[in-house]
Amino acid sequence: MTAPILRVAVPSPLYRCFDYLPPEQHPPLAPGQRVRVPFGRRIVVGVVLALAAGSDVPRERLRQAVSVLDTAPLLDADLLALAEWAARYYHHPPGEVYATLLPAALRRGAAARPTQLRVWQLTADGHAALAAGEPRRAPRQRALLERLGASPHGLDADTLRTLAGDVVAPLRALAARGWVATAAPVAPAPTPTHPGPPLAAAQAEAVAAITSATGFAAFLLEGVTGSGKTEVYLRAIAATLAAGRQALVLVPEIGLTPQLLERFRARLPTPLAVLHSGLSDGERLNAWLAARSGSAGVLIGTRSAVFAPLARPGLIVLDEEHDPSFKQQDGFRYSARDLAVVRAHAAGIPVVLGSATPALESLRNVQLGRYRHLRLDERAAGAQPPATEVIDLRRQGLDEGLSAPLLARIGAHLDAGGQVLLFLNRRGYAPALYCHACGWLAECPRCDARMTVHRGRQRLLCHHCGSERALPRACPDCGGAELLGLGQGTERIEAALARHFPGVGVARIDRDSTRRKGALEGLLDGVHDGRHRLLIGTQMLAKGHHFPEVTLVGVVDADQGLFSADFRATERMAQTLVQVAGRAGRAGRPGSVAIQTHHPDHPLLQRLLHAGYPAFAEALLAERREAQLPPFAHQALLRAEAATAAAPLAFLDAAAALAGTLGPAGVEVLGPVPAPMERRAGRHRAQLLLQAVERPLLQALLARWVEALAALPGARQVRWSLDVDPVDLF
DNA sequence: AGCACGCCGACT
DNA sequence: GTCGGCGTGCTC
Repeated sequence: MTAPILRVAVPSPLYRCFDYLPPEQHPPLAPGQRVRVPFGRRIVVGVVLALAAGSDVPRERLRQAVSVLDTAPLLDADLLALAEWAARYYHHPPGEVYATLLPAALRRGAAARPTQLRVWQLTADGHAALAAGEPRRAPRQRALLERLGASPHGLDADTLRTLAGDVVAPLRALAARGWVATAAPVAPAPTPTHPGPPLAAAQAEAVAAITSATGFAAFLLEGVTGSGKTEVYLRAIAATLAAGRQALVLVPEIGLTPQLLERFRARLPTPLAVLHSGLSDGERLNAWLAARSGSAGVLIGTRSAVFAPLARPGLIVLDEEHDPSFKQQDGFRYSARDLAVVRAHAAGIPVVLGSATPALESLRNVQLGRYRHLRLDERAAGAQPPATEVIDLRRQGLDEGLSAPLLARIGAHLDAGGQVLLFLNRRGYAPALYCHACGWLAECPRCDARMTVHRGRQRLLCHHCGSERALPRACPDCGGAELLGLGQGTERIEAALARHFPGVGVARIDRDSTRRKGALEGLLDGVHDGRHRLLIGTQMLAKGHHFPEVTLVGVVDADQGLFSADFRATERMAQTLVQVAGRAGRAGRPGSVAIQTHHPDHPLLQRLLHAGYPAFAEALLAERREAQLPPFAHQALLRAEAATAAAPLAFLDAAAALAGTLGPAGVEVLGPVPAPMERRAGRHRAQLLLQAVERPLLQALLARWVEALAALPGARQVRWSLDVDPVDLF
């Protein structure tokens, strides 16, 4: 009998697998084990997908695997099947799909064993030295001593590096004097679990529905902010744990806050494994292995955690299911929300998608009977829904974008002892700079975009490519000295608020003000202890954080999104408005919401404000049905970019022609067209949209299309990528 | 994607 | 005479 052939997923952008002979003296191999294999002139780490009796490649041309990295499969049959499904559905090279399943350490070939994490701590001598003000002549060592003195549990080298730059030499010096040493990190203390508040009727019903599901069931849990979705998750997870199973919890990146983890830790009698982008490779590996071994009963993570292994899967929860961050926006463009449902289906377990503002796709799945709709209509603990007021900006004098009525409301709420939160989804001081004398506009040299004024840093920044330059003092065209910022960003509103309400602490919360490690925590502390009573911020403010003392939420500009070319813009606007409004009045105090707009009569805005999100979503769904847009049609977007404007269009023209020859009736080919922002970061971009009412028709075309795309003339002159179910057409 | 091979321009 | 530019082809 001849030795079986290994079918291996190799990390490469090629749309196929590669066959290998097993190593000499091989122990029996199984799918899911990693092997080192020669690939071209390199040795790479691949995953065995199958054992085959034969190969299309003649046996003498097969190369032999160098070694086997795992004694048992690292990926179980369920995960292998999920990856295979994803590679086929998203038409992505299998090697890259399998690579995204593995933490970086395992991708590099490390052993599947927990890494011993180390943290640096002060020794007793170190504390003495710190108190004595030593060392006097080594400021970097002194700074490290102070840092570590303030962190009783110690800090790992990664964290120290982000706080203090290159720390290797000073740490070594301190260690040599016996002032610092490494130790095992202290695990978060197991908090006593307590039962949680009593459930409202709707919550109890939802919990009962989820926990009584046998086998696969998909639930859309819809409930406004404050209606207690998290409590439903916690009960369902507790029941899962009690049944000896694990739960996988997926949250948007911005929603994975220390407060959320604290709440889960306090309520669930199991170790919690956490996966997110801020972890070191070692921490990531350990969390992954804890989920795989089953030692952690709950794994909570962001998008990529949908691929994490589970020893005993029992439940998947995906919070804020409408959040676009569940769709990966580069490389392997999967939707964690859709894959969560696929995974739950294959595993025969329930999945709960939660949101105050469900995606139209999910509501459509409810209509089709695929998801069961669970509604939490009441706010918990008798909290009142906020009173909403629209401020008509037409014919109003505006001071830095703030109307007199809004300023009056802010003043009244501050006088009454409340806190006020203002939302503006634009960071920086002003989104454009122009010359009063000649009309010159500051444009990004690498993008088709205006540069944003950042007054604090005295720089112009491009928010699309990151390029920056000094803020000019005079117009580069005419020399005019009067350069004016056009429009408002959070920085500008912050300044205006400080001017109008002197003595009231203003906190600005956006990516700029929270870049430094610990800065966000500092600002939030200031909000909670009342030092800051006025908050101005972007999207960051709208999610995850609770501000119990906020009584007024102001939306500075509701008009972005009302007239966008993107058919999803109105859906997003509504979701953001509802989310922001939900920050008001959480702690038994009545909340108010004030929305500034130039279009108070816009029918969609009216519908959202008067009939609420469910009715609004119903109207949008009807529009989408009429226009044959998603979720009533299915799309795939082929993007291409290159240094020249012609190359992407030429490639996409060829791709469109190819689709025409392959395409069955029923798949529309739209384009190619230049991207709305044609040039970005110095690259010219264009795109081609395929759309079909019948998903299988689109899928069948994509399968044959993708295979031939790489061989198209011009394919090597561009960078191209395919996006199945794109959420961003731009 | 890597990585090599291969065939044409400005330099020790 | 070579170092090196990036076009083209291949990876079991």
